[in-house]
Amino acid sequence: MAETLTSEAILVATEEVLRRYGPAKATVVDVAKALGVSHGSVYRHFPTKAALREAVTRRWLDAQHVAMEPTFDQGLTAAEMLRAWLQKLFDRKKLSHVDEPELFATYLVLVRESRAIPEYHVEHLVGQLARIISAGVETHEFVTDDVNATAQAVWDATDRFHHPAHAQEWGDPHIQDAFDAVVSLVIAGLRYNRIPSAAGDA
Amino acid sequence: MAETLTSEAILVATEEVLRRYGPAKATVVDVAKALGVSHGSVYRHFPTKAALREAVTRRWLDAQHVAMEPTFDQGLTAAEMLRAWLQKLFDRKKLSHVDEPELFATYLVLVRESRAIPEYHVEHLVGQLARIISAGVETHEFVTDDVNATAQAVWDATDRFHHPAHAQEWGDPHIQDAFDAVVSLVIAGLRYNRIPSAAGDA
DNA sequence: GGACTGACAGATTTCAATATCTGTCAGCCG
DNA sequence: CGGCTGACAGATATTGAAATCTGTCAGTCC
Repeated sequence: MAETLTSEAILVATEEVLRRYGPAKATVVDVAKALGVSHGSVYRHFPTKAALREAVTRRWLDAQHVAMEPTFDQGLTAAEMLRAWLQKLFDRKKLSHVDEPELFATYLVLVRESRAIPEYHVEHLVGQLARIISAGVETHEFVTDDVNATAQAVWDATDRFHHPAHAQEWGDPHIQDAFDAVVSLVIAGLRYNRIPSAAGDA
Repeated sequence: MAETLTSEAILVATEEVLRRYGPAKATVVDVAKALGVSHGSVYRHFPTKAALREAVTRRWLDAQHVAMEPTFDQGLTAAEMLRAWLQKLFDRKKLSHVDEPELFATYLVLVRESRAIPEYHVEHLVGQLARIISAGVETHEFVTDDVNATAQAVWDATDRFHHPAHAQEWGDPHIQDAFDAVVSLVIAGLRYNRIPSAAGDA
């Protein structure tokens, strides 16, 4: 009302609407109503509803990325850092799933229909993984001939603990044991691992 | 018509109906129609539609279990056997997903709503994994202080390549590379792995 | 008598009419 | 002019009435 309408204000309002109604019920008209403008105005800033939803999710993911940024300053081994980072990711995902279920559901919708957003998210986090693994390679704690492929493999091997499709399993009382076992196995693998052509290692 | 109605005949007819219509459309009336009996007769053999669907799925899974039975006779290392077994599982799941999409979808429905059937399936296959790993431990190729927990960890780490929720990703052209990398990492981990209390290893 | 039927009640699904939403754009208003 | 409005067309979602389905059971038929 007072100020001119900014993209940022629309994003804030959209996030609020998504939080309240969820991805299935939230409409562009709701967002416009929350802002006290006509829905036509929203379309001056975002070409489609999908673009708006993507922008909100990207904002949300960016915050996750910042929070997950690994810290190399404490005197931890690479294995400790890796385990802590994976645990933090798991804890944050679990929390987000129960704490902001509608935003989480919004991301799940995007995972199912868009390709770009999940790729953006995964690439970023696999990049963080690669940095941790790279640090471990430098100290000779880990062995690999392809850090990026290995980081991707660690990501894939821990899919069950971060992929939103598995969120319902995160309430299982034994899930932490499963997590510990997989992470231990992965860390053991990193201590001596090569990415072979399929037959090379087995 | 000619013979008395058997549970087996109902299962065969139900599988056919499920194959044709899928889990969302298939009805008990359809099954009865296919058998030329009234739907009341079907209920003399199976108490509910869910029980019928479960019985069909269990039959189907049992066939998978038999097909996946590992063979220890050829002169393969445990790592080779493990990789081959995981590859076979992956290939069979992929094939089943495109070849019998409705039965696959039926199993997916069961995964989401029932608890018992997927547990039955997973426990059986993890048992097969445990036998392969156990063979590797005996030849000192693998190291672990808890074969069953490790087998479960291998199962969990390869979730992306057998959990039906990930089936849509199996068409990705790079999925085989991802599979190879995860399996290599896991096999490397098995060469020296312990299941610690969470802090013990990291 | 025991396998089977078919009518039935309540639950679920389907379908079509209605309402709402998305995205556009000519025109308004400051 | 430049951001905004609000009416509009086509697409999507909601609704409620009708149809179908699930599960039961008294009764039929061999």
